[in-house]
Amino acid sequence: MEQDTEPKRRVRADALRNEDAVLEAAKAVFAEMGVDAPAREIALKAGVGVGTLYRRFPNRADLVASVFRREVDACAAEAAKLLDAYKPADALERWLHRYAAFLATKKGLAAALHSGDSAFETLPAYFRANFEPALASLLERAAQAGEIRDDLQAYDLLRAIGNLSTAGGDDGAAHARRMLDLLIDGMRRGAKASGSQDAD
Amino acid sequence: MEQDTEPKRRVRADALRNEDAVLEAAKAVFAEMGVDAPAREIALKAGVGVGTLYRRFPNRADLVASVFRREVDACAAEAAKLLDAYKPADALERWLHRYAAFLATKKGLAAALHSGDSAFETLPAYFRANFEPALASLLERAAQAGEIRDDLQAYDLLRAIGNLSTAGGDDGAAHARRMLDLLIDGMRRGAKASGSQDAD
DNA sequence: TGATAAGCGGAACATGGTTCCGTATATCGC
DNA sequence: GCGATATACGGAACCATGTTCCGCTTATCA
Repeated sequence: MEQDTEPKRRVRADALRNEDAVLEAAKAVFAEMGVDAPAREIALKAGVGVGTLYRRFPNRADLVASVFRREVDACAAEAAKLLDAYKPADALERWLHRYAAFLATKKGLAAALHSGDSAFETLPAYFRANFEPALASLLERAAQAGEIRDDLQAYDLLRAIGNLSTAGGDDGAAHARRMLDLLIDGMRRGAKASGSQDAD
Repeated sequence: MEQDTEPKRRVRADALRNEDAVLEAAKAVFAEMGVDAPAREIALKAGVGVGTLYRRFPNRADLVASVFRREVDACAAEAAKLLDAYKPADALERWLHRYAAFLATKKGLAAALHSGDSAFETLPAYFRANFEPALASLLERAAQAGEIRDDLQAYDLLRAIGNLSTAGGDDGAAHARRMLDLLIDGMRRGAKASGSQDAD
């Protein structure tokens, strides 16, 4: 029904460049300082003025949500690429680490999600809608190849890794990585190909 | 083991008065504007300077936690008073409304709890440690008197009312009150004294 | 290649947390 | 009661950060 009012001029090239630069900078800054990072910091890193930032993202929540969606897209898209480049179980392992890395950059987002800001409401659904099929395809291929057990649910795994990643502590990152490796080993041990040796 | 270093002078009377005034003002302002209310607002309402506020509560979280504990104490303490003044089921009903009123003043606190600030970590335990025994005593007395059913768990009720109270919407307060009344009626209908008529 | 709309940068403003310090006063020994 | 003095007070000032505004710059188009 709706028709774009045909614009006389196309969007300026620098505007496009800047939008991208802002998103990239925001991604980096959020990862480093959490989603409460100051807007000036992001503008500085992006090499633009704060005015430019605010013109495109009228408030913080818009920016946060955009960055989040962009990262979800990138991470989910990688599943297909990995499947092309590696044997299924290796692709799966690499992707899970990639996913864990994604989660590691989400400092403070969990709290923001509960802030009630309407810009965040659709994010959990977006998260699941993208990651669940991505992981499911990896699991399916690896299970078909007999490289991992075949009774794993994508959503369960996504949640489990999310939980592992939130366990803070001194060296949370290293801890989470060890636990993830354990999980992956467990997936492989249960594979049909390697028999049913499930002692200890 | 530790011994207070015996102070030469006692705490000044005005300091005591001001601490109380700040807590009272903070309670009112938090209820009205949420826990993110500006410190100046609180100082103004308390009739003190911000300096006074900050001397006693070095940061916001300290103040929020103190107000919260004070309100929990007051609400929990009321259970005993109500039991003295009313017949058990009425005391219970009044207290549940009192508890709902307490919850209604907690705008934004839920989010703050998840903020990771260490000053908040002990609050949930404090909440439960005070409210569960208070409500349990009310339930027990009313059940003994045969005025309500006897299969109610204090913690379940606390949670249920908490959930009812969070349901937002246009007139969240009125809605929550209606639901609470329904709940209370349900408790009474199940009483031994009134038979076992659990139709519709 | 000039006209012009689109876009830009960053100063300026608004808000709110926190600190600092000169002033006021409650307490205590006399 | 009466100073002396530690204690506490008030609020201006400072800093960080979100947000707006507008004069200047520049990509686009004819």
